[in-house]
Amino acid sequence: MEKPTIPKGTRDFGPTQMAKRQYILENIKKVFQKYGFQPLETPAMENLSTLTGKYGEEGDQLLFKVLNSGDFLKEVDAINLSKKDSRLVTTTISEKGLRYDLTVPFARYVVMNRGEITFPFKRYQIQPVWRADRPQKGRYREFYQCDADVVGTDSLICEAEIVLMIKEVFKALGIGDYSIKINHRSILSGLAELCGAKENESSLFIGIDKLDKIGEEKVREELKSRGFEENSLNTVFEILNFKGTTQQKIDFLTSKFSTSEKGKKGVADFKEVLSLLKSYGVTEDHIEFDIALARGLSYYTGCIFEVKINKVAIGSVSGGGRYDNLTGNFGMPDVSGVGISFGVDRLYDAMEELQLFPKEAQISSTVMIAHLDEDTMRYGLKVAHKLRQNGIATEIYPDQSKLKKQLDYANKKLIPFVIVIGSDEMKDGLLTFKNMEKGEQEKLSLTSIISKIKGQ
RNA sequence: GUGGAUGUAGUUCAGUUGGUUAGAAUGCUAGAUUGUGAUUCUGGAGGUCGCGGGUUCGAGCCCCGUCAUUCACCCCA
Repeated sequence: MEKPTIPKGTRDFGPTQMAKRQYILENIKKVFQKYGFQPLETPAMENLSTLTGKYGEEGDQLLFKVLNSGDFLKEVDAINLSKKDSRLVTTTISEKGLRYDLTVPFARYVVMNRGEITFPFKRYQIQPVWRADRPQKGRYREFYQCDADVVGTDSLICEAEIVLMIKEVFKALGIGDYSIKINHRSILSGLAELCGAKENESSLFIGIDKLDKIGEEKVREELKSRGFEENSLNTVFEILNFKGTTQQKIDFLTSKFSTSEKGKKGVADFKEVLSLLKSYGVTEDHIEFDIALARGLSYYTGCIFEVKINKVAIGSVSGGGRYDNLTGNFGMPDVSGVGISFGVDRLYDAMEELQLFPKEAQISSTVMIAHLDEDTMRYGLKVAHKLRQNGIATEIYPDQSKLKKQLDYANKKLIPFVIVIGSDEMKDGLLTFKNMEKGEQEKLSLTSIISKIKGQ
């Protein structure tokens, strides 16, 4: 007999996990809606041509490709096939792939429906994405993203509202110790200009991104091996190592970027976002101007964000930024977009570790009805119906079993209240109402039980 | 794609230099208690030691292979 398994890096979500996941998703959804975002869903599969080339070379390798149906080898060039190099034949045998993120499918949707869409268009999307890398801690092959993006406006209000939404989501989830790291791609470009690495921006960014992980020494080594000069590296690290308040950082960069148009623009944008936040009447708590934040995805062009929960070793739980020309890939140039993505799975892991899930998020039914024989069970059905009519999540124990077993069941399902019905209760209509957490019970009429539960 | 670690009851793990019948905790189940769970006491079920081969009189333990899991690197939510 073969033991059943599921593919590497995928998971089942049982009832207890689902309760917690939905708690996270509901909260995020609520915030997105509050800021005027509308839902969108796109297919799990996209045409491979839609996906390839959007995530860099590495990204292409991480795409799950779907084999064509039918006799998929028929069309393959025999010579290419004999070379045993899969890259030569993939485009022939696979024309679909699983989505890698939600942003690219969104861009595709916008381009396809540009006639119908009213811009600026604000959409949120909560769906699984797939990546074919090796799973490890906080890293799965199938995971959910919760994206909110705005396309069709350059306004920095969008950036400011992203910060607001992050704050609201974390507040709703009870996560207090976190930082929203913000940087701007133009600031990084300015940095690249200063050290004469205009041509080699991306390797500089990738190196910088690793700074907090592997330290200055190793980043220097790596960049040197990629052809950077000692001198220019000194310039870079002089800036990256600057410590101070946000205002001090801004002043410092302003003086450094006196000759760099790009650098100036980045600093100006960032200043404007801060100023907008101030106008909302929101404090700068949790906001951290991090010059060393780079983020991998190559399509970002403006502000970039990343959110980390402190004291949990799990990488970033949220990230995003502005991309000026994503739809350009699909023949619709000059549309600016900006978005944020929450990683539910990582949020889940972090909240689990910090024990932040409230008990209420795990409750299934509010009341369970326990009974002692056929007659009381039938009486209980009526009670259950009444409770449900009053909007109270109710279940009745379906078998005739010992009271012990029934209570045991309620206890395991974390059902907070149990109504016990025996012959006495049936006679005088006063039901035994038991609070499972406190272990107390009292005899009450059904109407007072209902008002008591609703009063909670 | 590269490197390391680990595979023993449902779960988490012990298991001596290779030696007879592989243990514990927890969970499951029945009872102590014929109307009371989470605490207590007693009994019971539960294992092809991942799989295949090798060394040996003898392998859970040593060797080789394989599969799975996991951690790290690259990259990323």
